Amino acid sequence: MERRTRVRFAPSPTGPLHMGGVRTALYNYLFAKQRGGDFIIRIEDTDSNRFVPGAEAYIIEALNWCGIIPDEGVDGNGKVVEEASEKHPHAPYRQSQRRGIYRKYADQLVESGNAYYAFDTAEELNEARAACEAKGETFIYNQTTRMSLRNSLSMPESEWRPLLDSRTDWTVRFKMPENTVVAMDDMIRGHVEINTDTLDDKVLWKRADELPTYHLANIVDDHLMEITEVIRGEEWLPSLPLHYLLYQAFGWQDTMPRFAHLPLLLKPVGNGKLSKRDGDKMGFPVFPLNWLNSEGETYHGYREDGYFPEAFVNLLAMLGWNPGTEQEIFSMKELIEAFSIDHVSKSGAKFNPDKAKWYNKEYLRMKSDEELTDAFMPILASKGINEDYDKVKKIVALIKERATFVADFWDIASYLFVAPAEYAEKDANKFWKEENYTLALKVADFILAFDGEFTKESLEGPLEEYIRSNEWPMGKVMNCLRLALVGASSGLGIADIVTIIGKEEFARRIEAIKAKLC
RNA sequence: GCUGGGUUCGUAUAACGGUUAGUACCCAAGAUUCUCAAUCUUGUAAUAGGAGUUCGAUUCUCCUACCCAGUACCA
Repeated sequence: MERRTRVRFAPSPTGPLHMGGVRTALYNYLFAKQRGGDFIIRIEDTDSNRFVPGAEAYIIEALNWCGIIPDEGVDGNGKVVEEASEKHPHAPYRQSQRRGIYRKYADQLVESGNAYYAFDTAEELNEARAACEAKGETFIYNQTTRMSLRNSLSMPESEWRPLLDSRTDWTVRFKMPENTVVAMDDMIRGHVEINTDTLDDKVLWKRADELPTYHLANIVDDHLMEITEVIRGEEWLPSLPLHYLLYQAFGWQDTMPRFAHLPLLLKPVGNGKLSKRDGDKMGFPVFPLNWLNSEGETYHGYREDGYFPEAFVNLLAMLGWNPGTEQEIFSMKELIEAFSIDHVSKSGAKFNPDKAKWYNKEYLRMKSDEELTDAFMPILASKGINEDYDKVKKIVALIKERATFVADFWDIASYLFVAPAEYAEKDANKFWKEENYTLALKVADFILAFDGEFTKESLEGPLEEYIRSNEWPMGKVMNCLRLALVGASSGLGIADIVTIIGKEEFARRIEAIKAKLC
């Protein structure tokens, strides 16, 4: 029987979601939407010690910004659902609120002989680890050591049974079978095998906080929530055999989800996975949104750095996946159609900030002048400039191809709003020579005397004709004027600039440079 | 250390036994322009190393090297 596709993104609210996490969520989302299935959010907060306030809201807001909208687990107000309803039948979606569910599954495993109660204290285990380390060995809680430790396998029932009630620091551990080959299939990596002798008896449930660990909670919830595919980061591959074994122990192998382990996102230079420190060090964000940590440090986000969510999603999609064609620009809709696990690569992808910027530039040029103007107006206002909307729109149309971010507009075109505060020395030395500027000033007079309509179309032709007919050097003359208008030898065509700033401002700037340089 | 995963230009990747090993970003050169940017054209640059299997290996197998992950009562 064909099951409805249901995938989940299950972050732990221990801090801001970084871009690798967003990518995992994105791939899950694309996979689900392509099959008309459900994308579910589940909050894995089983470690009360690592809980970070605000992290959960951050994660949901980040996904929302990216257009990754969950079908289940989060409601329309961006809140994690706590009460079951038709749309959210598996509520609550926060594992800390599902506490009561897991205990019986842990007990079930003990009863079926797949798990046992362990009474070793943290100190005892630390000592055992230290003792092994001193001998150059690694302590491992498994078949070779478990009988010499304190648990319901090594002690008679009469002894351990009372401890269940009298102590509150025991755990339930998985009883890893001996010398068994676990054969697994991964949608990305193919067939993988491992011998259970290399694995340990993982803690599944902790009496101390009456909460499961990741492994138990994950398997139980994926089963209960009828998850069909688990698409997660590569760091989970080593625990896949345990998860397989848990499905077997519960007798759920018929509905066990398929697994796909995604390659990691690596730092741009050097080795290792992308970490939150890399970004600010290298001048690119690692997070989707700004994040203020408890020490008062702010980590940069793509949103605040001026990236469009579409560009961010697009670049993320291409980090570890390719469409098999040469298309590089994809809308979310196109991604949903084109995405395929078959084209996800096996190896980690080094993030390339240059390519990220290129993506933003491409998206910026696809935006309408109106949308860009709307974004630019507040920036202008912050510079103390209240310019007419239509005029700003005209300017935006002229400069949008030169920018990567909307925030670049000001740097590129501030001279269209305010006179240059200074003149670039290098350019001035190069162009503002007497033989040039005497001619340039004549051209300025020509422009001031021009009585036709002041538009680029009407002005440009006659202006160039005037210079040519006098056989003056076009480049030198124009750059002298540009220096006066822009403050440097870069920027738009003279006719464009003059048209935008108008005749009066043009006159003022000519006077200003005359006073300064003549 | 052990276990698992990975390895094509600097980067992201294509080529799922037969190609002059393709594309994009970056970089460089040229064209264009009144400058800059944009644009266009061109260029530099890769199958980690070694054995096999095969008529033929980037592609399959093994070994080595290197990288990554896991090795918690963290996820």
